[in-house]
Amino acid sequence: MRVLLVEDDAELRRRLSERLAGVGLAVDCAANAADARDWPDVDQMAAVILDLGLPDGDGLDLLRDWRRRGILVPILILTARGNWRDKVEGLNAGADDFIVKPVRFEELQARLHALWRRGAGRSATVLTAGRVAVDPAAQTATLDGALLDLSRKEFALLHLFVRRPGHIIAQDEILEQLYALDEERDRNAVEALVSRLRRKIGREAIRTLRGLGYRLEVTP
Amino acid sequence: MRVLLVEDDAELRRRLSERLAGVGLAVDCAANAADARDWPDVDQMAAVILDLGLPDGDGLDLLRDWRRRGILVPILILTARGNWRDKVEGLNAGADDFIVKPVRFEELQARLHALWRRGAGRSATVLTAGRVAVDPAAQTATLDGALLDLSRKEFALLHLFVRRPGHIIAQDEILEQLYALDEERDRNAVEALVSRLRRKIGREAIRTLRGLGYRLEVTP
DNA sequence: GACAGATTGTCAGGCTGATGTCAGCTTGGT
DNA sequence: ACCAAGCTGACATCAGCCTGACAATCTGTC
Repeated sequence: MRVLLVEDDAELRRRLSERLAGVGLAVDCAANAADARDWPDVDQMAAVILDLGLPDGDGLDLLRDWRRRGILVPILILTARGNWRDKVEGLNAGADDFIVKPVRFEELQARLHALWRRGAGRSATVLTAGRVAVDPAAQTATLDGALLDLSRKEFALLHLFVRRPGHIIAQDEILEQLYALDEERDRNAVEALVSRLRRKIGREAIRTLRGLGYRLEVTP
Repeated sequence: MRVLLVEDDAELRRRLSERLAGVGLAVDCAANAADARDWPDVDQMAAVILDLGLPDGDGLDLLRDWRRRGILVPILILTARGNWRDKVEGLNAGADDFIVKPVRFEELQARLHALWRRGAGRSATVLTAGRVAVDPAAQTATLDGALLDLSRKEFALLHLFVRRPGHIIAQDEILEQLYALDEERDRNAVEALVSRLRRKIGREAIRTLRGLGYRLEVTP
């Protein structure tokens, strides 16, 4: 689960990225529109959080540019309080949702989850697969209804699996989704993480497909 | 527990906000309808106290505007004595209760508590979770039935926990709920507060989830 | 208004759990 | 049998958290 945060205010950028990371997301940051414009793999992101009040080149231009290039990534815009015009133009330019500054993190998180639910065409807040259920909003997961005691990274990994139960997920994909660009990590980190998660949800729950990746088993 | 106070009279605003803060509420203040209209997260407030006698743009308009936008926050209006018309129109426009100036603080407090009891759809005045019980109206809390000796901030924190027992509450959320916007506080203040509360209700009652927040345990 | 006591933020230092890394082992495929 | 890929126990590191001590502030009382 990676998001790109485009925000010029260093302090806000720091705070938001820390909290987003805190709920298990991998966060890439861009400090201005120019940097963001040619960001690699924007369309691979789970979402983009875009501040419209950027100094250089309007955030709106960036937004329009992306959409013109066919980039369909969910975009959530930030606007200053009372900037109704920005909001309306932003939504017209192809933003998916907006949020008013000052940002309450819980609201941001809720709107991100709403975007993903919408995007994934799911209506349920709680994702389930086999014996496992994940509640992204409450940051909890259960096995056969019993609360699991997972660390942040373990939760993020399980969340990733549950979003595509039964699908093969490559190690490299896990690396990309769980770590930001500036964190260089070994594949072995993923193996260790999988190992720890297996210890908690059962060895058989996650099947290894040599050379391909992992798969969350849906049939107990 | 945050409230928004919309009041143009600086003296009354000061006095009320101080007393509200005095009973452990975080108070945000707006001096006129324009400021209040686009207040961020009005709907996250526990209540709004709205003076109908505002100079710019009528308070009634503000009220109607909010309700039209689907903002369901409990609103308590202040009116000058004898302004029956205001009262009636206010309640018709979607206010939840009114109070006549000059304001007796005890009455204000009582009406706020009544609003919350109603709003929460709870019939009980007392909220309980595990061995802990909190009575917001009486500003008291008990552990296994024995009265706890809590300071205001400790009480406010416990109240916050008890309203969502078993849920994870982030440090930042505690910061937002216990302190008004203009009070910059360190996360360590929260840690210290949690530490003090734990000393009184038991170390195990509040579980730490590293990187996520705290959780009030419901099972002893 | 001055004092005592309580409250609460701040600081510093210590503790702990989460997580990456390593090394040696196991497994599966050819 | 061999080798590459994956697994996992052990360990190190460090961010996040705890808490005692202190200081500043608030509260109530005389």
